[in-house]
Amino acid sequence: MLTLNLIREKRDFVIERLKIKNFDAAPLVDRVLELDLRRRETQKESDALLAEQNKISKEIGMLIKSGDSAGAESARAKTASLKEESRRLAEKLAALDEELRTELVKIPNLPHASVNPGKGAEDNFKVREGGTAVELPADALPHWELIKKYGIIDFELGIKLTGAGFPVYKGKGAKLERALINFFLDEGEKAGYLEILPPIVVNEDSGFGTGQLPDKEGQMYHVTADNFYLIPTAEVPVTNIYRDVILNSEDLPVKNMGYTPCFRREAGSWGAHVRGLNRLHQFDKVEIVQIAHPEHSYEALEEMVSHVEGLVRKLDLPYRIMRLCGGDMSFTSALTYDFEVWSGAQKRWLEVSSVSNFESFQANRLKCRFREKGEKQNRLVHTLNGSALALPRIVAAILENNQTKEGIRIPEVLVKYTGFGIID
RNA sequence: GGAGAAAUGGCAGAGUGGUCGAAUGCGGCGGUCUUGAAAACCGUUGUCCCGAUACCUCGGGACCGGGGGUUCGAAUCCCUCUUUCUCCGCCA
Repeated sequence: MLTLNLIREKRDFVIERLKIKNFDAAPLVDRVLELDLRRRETQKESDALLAEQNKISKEIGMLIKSGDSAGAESARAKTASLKEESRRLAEKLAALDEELRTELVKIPNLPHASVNPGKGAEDNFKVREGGTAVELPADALPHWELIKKYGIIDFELGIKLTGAGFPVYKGKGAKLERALINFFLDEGEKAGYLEILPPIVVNEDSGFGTGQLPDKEGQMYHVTADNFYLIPTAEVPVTNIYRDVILNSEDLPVKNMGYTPCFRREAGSWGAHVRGLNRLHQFDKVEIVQIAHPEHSYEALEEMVSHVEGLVRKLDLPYRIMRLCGGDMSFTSALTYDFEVWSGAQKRWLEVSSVSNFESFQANRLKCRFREKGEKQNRLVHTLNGSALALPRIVAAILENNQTKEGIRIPEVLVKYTGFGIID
């Protein structure tokens, strides 16, 4: 959510910047400004009326104390019409407030100055690439065949237990999953992130805090009996820790990470290109989150990008880093880098991480602020997060790229976690 | 799941209808004293919204777990939800 101040002071700038995201903000922005104006006028009226009532009430108190019951009675009579009017104004104010907020949350975050215009994935800017190209024989198998061949991940069993998109990991498949999680967490700890093991169901407030609600409701599994939501990412609980929190500037940056299973309904987004592990309803992910000082958030973003780059390098996967264009960016992001790894048998790039700076957009919703030493005014923090990493596509790439006649070779760094060097 | 008690500022803890945004203590910040520090003493100390502004502040409004109600007036009374504690039941 953008701050009202920004929209008030820089209307044209906001509209101009959002064109980069292919978003025509003018009607919404003007609607917001109009509602804001009406809201402030209404509050002014309402406050004046309340002030008068407060004054009379105090007078009544004093009249009663001095024994002037007739005076008190006549003062009391004056309040009836005031009360009626201020009740009406309070309702109007609440309605305007709600409408204003409803419109305000529809405006996307402004893209950072470095973001290129563009329509979609084809316009993303390749920042750099790395790793060594894989050369597989012509009869190399895609991962959905490999997992059957070695009996390590069972989709049919998942369908029996739950439904499509809920695979069952078995034996070395389960161990590989666990190894990756531990590897990612250990690397994160070395980079200074505090491990958080949060609840994986959250309440409505948390859903609102990080922006999944009210719009992306259909993407989350909803536990209706208790009105909880299964988290689509650890970002939700880990970031909501700081909802309604005022930090001290010397506590910044806060660096947290969390491993959680993630649940996504992915309604209507299935097809041939999302076979096997490419898209799931439940998957594992380690997420890194930073709460940063506004003046240092882009340094934090670079730091996070190089952390994620270190992970794919250590796993020896060919990768590229893309800076998303305006049209491919999420609603909430100011700048996003996507990591893609090369999947040798599918012969395509798979997105495995998305690292973003949300600047104060998320913080404004969360009401997460910080206090600068010696300053009176609290300011909004900047929030950032990134996958480090999402497991299924990493598993897919490892299985495909490392297949040999003898079996699937486990990357060197993982062997101490798996306890075996080959899946055969 | 059943019965009872409770929820107040960063923390502890007063306050049961009227100058209460809230005593007091601790903590924090500033100062005096000191070579420095501690102690002592003095001062200060929440958040949000609206308005004014000579940018130092000033005025108004809201907030005592959340929501609703009674009243001229609510931290205080009533309803409701949530959470915590104690006892019972159940349980990994």
